[in-house]
Amino acid sequence: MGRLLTRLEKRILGAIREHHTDHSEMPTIRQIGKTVGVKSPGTVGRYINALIDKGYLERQPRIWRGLKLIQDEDVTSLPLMGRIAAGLPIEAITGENELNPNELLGGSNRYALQITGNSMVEAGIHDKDWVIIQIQDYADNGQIVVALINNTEATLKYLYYHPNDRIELRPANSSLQSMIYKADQILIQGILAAQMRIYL
Amino acid sequence: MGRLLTRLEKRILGAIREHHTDHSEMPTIRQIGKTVGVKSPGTVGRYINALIDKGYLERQPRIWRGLKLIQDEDVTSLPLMGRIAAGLPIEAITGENELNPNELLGGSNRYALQITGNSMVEAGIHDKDWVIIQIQDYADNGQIVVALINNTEATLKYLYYHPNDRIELRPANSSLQSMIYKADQILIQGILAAQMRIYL
DNA sequence: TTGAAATGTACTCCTTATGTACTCTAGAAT
DNA sequence: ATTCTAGAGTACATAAGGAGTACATTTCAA
Repeated sequence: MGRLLTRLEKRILGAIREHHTDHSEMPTIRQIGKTVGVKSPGTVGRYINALIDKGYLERQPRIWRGLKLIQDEDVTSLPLMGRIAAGLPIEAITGENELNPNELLGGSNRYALQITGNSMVEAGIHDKDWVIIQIQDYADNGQIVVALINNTEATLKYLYYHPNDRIELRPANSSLQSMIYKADQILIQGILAAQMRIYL
Repeated sequence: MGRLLTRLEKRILGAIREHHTDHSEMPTIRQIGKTVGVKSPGTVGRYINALIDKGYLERQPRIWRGLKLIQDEDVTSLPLMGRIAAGLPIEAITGENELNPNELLGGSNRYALQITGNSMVEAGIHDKDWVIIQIQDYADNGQIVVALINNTEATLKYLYYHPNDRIELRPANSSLQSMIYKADQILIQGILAAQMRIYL
């Protein structure tokens, strides 16, 4: 599984999957050929065999529409279904149809932290949430940063620049207050790149 | 790895990476040559060999577009630094020291949805957030579910069971109201497994 | 039940694109 | 002087994409 596919193999596998989801039945060899633009059923058959060899399909011999899709256990990407809203049907997302958490969350200069406390709850960052921090020593006004205060305490807060080298670290919790520091008390360690919460 | 590269080697490696991210397939030798301005496929091949020797690439012999990029960093997991709190130092997490988004987010019966609207904002699920849904047709009282209403509308809400086959779909937004349905109007499509938000 | 159409599958033949090894040249650096 | 880097060009085996034909079976409607 996971072996390299040629262009046509990819297109044929895609056509099979699409036909399956659209019509809830497998396509015939000649239907596949038509959608990918290959006239010869023998040629399509050859590619089917290749896909079977590579572990993406199974065959039920001699049964019409007898192909079987093998579940792709590639956990690195999730099927992308669409958008969901309050009281509205799911809207299909045009274009991409896969979401790869690694591409979104990963990166070279990043690390993960777990949040404790509720100081950023009004920004949707709750106790026990995970945040992905991008390491950098500067930030724009209003960004959420990991700031080291007086070289001792680290905290996740909104950062605002004020006149006279003052820096405000503002929580997102109306029961807590902003703290104002002199610029040389604050060291920016990174900025918030992503947040995630696990329910299950 | 990390050995010195000549200028052309860098440009070729860059061209390969760019082509891969842009087209989600590897380039051919001659395509690489074209983008970096080298006409001879043999020359490009020589540089490919150098990059393979230096550990930046792998080859699948004779396969078209068969180059493989070697990741010098494992994107699949993030370093895990510790816990961060309001006004407290980062606390080291004992035991684990890596976070793998795939293990947490992925799974066989899951898919991703993007949220539009603010009906779940008080549960920390904001407009444009991504949610990972685990496909199942049942849920416990109080879980957040994707529910299909009257076979037409899909929505993400808290689910509560009430007497007499009544089901409540409760938003997490105090300016919106719960809706009560008969059990046969509601089809549970999945339950919330995770949530993520991308800032950068 | 039966017969025509549709289908899976194996086979041959073909063209083009591609990877890869080889040789040759030339300027720059050591 | 020698090596390194940057390039051109050629040659060739083969991978990839494709057409077409043939035929036993499977479907399905009459």
